This record gives sequence, C-alpha cells and structure tokens, in this order.
Amino acid sequence: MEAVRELKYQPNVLAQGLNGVRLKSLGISFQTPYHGSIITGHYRSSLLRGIIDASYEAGYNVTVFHRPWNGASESAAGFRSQGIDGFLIIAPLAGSDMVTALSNIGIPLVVVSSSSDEHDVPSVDVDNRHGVSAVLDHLFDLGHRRIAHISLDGGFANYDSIIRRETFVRIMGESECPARPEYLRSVTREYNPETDAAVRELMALPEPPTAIFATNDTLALRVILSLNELGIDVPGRVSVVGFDDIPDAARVDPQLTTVRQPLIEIGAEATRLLIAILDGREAIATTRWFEPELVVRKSTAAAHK
Amino acid sequence: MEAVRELKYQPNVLAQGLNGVRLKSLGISFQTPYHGSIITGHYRSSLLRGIIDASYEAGYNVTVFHRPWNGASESAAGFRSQGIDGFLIIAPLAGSDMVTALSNIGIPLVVVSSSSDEHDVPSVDVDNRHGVSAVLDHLFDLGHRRIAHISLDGGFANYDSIIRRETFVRIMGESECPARPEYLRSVTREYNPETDAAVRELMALPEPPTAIFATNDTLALRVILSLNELGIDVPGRVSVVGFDDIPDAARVDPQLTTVRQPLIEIGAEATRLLIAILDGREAIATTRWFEPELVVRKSTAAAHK
DNA sequence: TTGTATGCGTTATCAA
DNA sequence: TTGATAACGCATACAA
Repeated sequence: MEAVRELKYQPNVLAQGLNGVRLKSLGISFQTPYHGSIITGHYRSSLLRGIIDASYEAGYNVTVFHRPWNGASESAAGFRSQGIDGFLIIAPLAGSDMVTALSNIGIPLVVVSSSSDEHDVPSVDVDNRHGVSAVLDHLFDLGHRRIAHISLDGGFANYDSIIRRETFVRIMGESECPARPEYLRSVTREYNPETDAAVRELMALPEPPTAIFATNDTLALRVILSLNELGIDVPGRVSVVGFDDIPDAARVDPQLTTVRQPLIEIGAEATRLLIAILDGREAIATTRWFEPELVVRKSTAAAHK
Repeated sequence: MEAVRELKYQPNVLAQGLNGVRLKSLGISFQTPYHGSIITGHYRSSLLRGIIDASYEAGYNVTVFHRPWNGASESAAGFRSQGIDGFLIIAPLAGSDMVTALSNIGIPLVVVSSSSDEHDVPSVDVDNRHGVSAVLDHLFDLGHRRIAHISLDGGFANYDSIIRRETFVRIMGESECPARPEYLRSVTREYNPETDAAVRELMALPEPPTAIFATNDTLALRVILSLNELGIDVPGRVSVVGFDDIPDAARVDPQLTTVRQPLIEIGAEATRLLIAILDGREAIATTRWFEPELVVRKSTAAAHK
C-alpha cells in the first residue's frame, strides 16, 4: 500500500478488462440517417446530458460509437470485445435493423427515447399516447374539430412520431370528428420547404383545419413560419401545437403550446436502468415511461369559425 | 480467412491494447464548474459534433471522461491505462489546473477552443483578436465612441472571454476613445439577474455607452432583454454585438450582429490535429487559428447622439 | 512461408 | 496468510 502511493500505481484497465472485470464503461450511439447531424438540437443534447450525468454519478465512462447504421448488422459486430458493459441506443429510427442487430450480439441494451414494442428491448421513453391525448383534449376544449397533424416520414421517422400519429388517428377516430385523410400530412425533414408546401396545401383545402398539431417543436416552429408567410394569423385563425418543449418554444412569437417531456431525466433514467441490469438488480424486460406535461402558451386559441 | 468468416471472428480490442496496439480511441472532457451543464447550448454541442464527425472519419471512437476537474491532478491520473490514444480538452476554464494536470501525465493533448498560451499545448481555436477587431471597426464606422464591454468572470470564465476583453481594452486604448473603467463589466453567468444589474448600471451612468459588446451571444441576448425591460431601443439608442453566432442570434428581434466562428470545423480540425500528432505526422506544438466572420444584422446602427 | 514461444498486467486458483 | 502460476487474447520475434 505504501508502494502504491510511492510509485503512483494505477491499475491497467485493459488488463483488468481482458480478465473479465467489468470496465464500468457504457457505449452509446446516435443513429442518424444523414451525415453530420449527431447531436444538433435540444432533443439529442438533452438526452446526452442526462446520460453523461447519470453515468458519471455511477462511475461509468461513456463511449460514443458513431457508425453508419444504414442497414448494418456488421456495424454491430465488434462490440463484444470493445470492453463496454452495456449499450444505450439513443432515439433509434424506424425501419432500421440497428436495434435488432445489437440485441443479437447479446450486449445488454436500453433504448433511450423513441422506443418501440417491435423489439423486446428495455427502454425509457415519454408516454407519447398520454401526450397526444392531452393535446387533443386541449384542442377539443377550445372548440377545434378540424385538426390536422403533420408527422415525420422516411429516413427521419422515429418511433415516437409514428406512435404520435397512430394515437392521433385513434383518438380522432373515437371522437365526433374523425381525422380526414387530407388532414394527415408528413414530411421527411422538419426544416424544409416541404413543410411550407404541406401547410400551403392544408390551408388551401375547401375546409382548412383550424388547428395543426406537429409531431415535434422544430416542425411546429416551421409551421408557424409557413403560416406567417401566408399571412395567416396564429392563433387567431389557426392554432399550432408542438411536442418536446424545446427552449425556442418559449422564445418565438407567439409562444408555442407544446408537450414537455423530461429529456434529461429520460436519458439519466435509461442510464440507471442499464446499470441496474448490468448489476443484475433489474429484470431485463423492464420499460419505464415518463409522463409528459401539456404546456399551454400563446399559439393555441378558441377555434376560428 | 475462411474460418474468420465461418466463426465470425472479431479481434479482442482489449488484448490488442494490452499489447501496445493503438486502440484508435480518443478521450474528451467537458470541463464545467457547475454540475449538469455538460453539453447544453450550441457552443459545446457544435464542437462535439465536429469532434465526433472527424473521429468517425478517421475510424476513432470517442470516450467522454466526465470528472470533477475542480482542482484535480488526481482526476487526470488513470488515463494512461484507459486505452485511449489521445485527449481533447474542450473549452477549458481559466484558473483550472486541468490542462496542466493532463499534460503532466504525458498523454497527447489538443485543446479545442478557448485555448491559452499559458500552456504549451497544441490547440485549435478561433482568432479572437481578429474577431474583436472586426467588431470594433464596425462600431467605429457607425460612429460609436462610448463602447462598453461585458465579459465573463469567476468560475465560468474561459480563455476566449479573457482574450476578448484584453483585446477590447488594447484596441480601445489605441483609439481616440480609450475604454473607461466603468464601461468594463463582467458577470459570472450569462443568463442571470447579474446581467440585468450590469446593464442598468451602465445605462444609469452620466454618459451611458452607445454600444455594448458582449463576450458571447447568450450574454448579448440577455443584454437585449435587459435593455428592452428598461425601455431602451435596440439599436436606436444602444447597439449590441455578441460573439459566436448561435442559431438564436438570427431569430431574436432585433436580429443580433455578431461574430461567427466555425465551431464544428474547429472541433473537427482539433480532432484531425490530434490524430496527426498521434501518427507522428505533425509537430507537437502546432496550433491552428480559424478566422471569424463579422455578421452584421439588426442590433447595430449609427451611434445615438 | 508456417509454426511456436513469450510478454502485455491483471485476477483467480491452488499450493505451500 | 502468503506465494507462485495459469489464463485472458493478442502481437511479435524467432525458429523451423
């Protein structure tokens, strides 16, 4: 023990790992369909912040494995021997085999946000159904019946947006005013002329919607911009609702009504869950939901007649 | 080779590393004086994005070492055996011994943004002096002579903000209108009532400034808010300039005049530099500067008489 | 070219 | 309790 201090001895983590000791190291991966978009935006960086904070608390390191997941079980290989104990998959995209590929190699996994029950992988996510339900209740209360929904599609779709759309259709279907097909739109990217076109077409309908529910805030912000350019007042003529409550939601004019989800907490909880699984303290199939909160601001008002 | 495919053989990275093979793995650390602020904001996440992109290009993994750097050469120990080849220090804070501690243990280092010539460590940064000079030239051209500067101080000060203040003082000193001491303010956090107080006191001076140059955009945005609350028109009465060109700078009203620095590129270039050093392709002491670009928007106008 | 031994720094096992 | 030894999976150097 004296010699330890004397020589400033530090155990060699690699040798420990070679011998089967858990290295207290987590792998994470941001899956992105296009190059360079790793952690842009509030959504991913909040999740990452929760992950890094919680792993720090638990004494774990975090390694970012950035791979082209475009259709790649081979991207998944090689994780077993990397010295990581478990893996966090951040907001996987629908239609990718990433989750399946990773779960096949037998590494403990947790999906962080945008989970799907397609896979039998534990996850931590917001309760999207509850969130959509709160949005629609709010709009119904304001007298809205002609409600449109703009979703994400193509390479950018994540499971969250799919579930939100499904829930939207289901709840509308159970109401007195089922969603008309022409009110259901989707775009492949949020900040994109596509969105302008979708909004324009929506508002050019014989019976235009009085409210537009966008699948996330970035998209909702763009929708407001598009409406502004058309000279359509928000919320006087059309109400707009988003999802996420990114910081900009409270800064734009009009301030956005949206659904807040505790992203940092989701990232942190997913990390804790993964570590609990690694420690054998938690059953593998656990999945945890966080309740979202409707934040009513200025972009929604009574339905325009 | 057949057997490799047959058995899906994957070399054990740990064993390779134990044997002295470079693991193509980079360590990074965000130094933050308060808990939980790892990658909030555009500044850090842009740097991180550049780092992750460039390391991916080069086939390197990135491991986040989150430590309390509050005064800790012991935090630095234990990196030698972690299997990382080199280390990127992201925006170190002034007054911390983190850089010194890390450089003492002999790991190849590169400082990413907010570098200082206090340490003999290679770095990639924006040319702050050039940026400040462009700001002041712009303000001089608009007829401003009473120019205030608000800087960061205390635990949050990074080297960038220190250099910006020094440069401000130097250039003003060489001009016909040297900076008055009462025009030099600093706050400990950007978004903070402190900033309101500083602005209020500045504007209560017998000769209030006609322009305020904030050391970064977050601070500048808060300055505009403070001025608004005082009923002072921007830019009619006071011009405001920031630094960074965060996305919000173009979204607020009035749009912020600021200095754009290529953060993603800085992160990427720092990564490439570190890898070049690891490969022995680059001398150790190299340091690279990126030229910033003045972005003139709506928050600056001719000096109020 | 192909094969065999040695060391990398641990931990675990077994013997003393 | 202490001490020696094998094994982890690979790379390297050397022998065949």
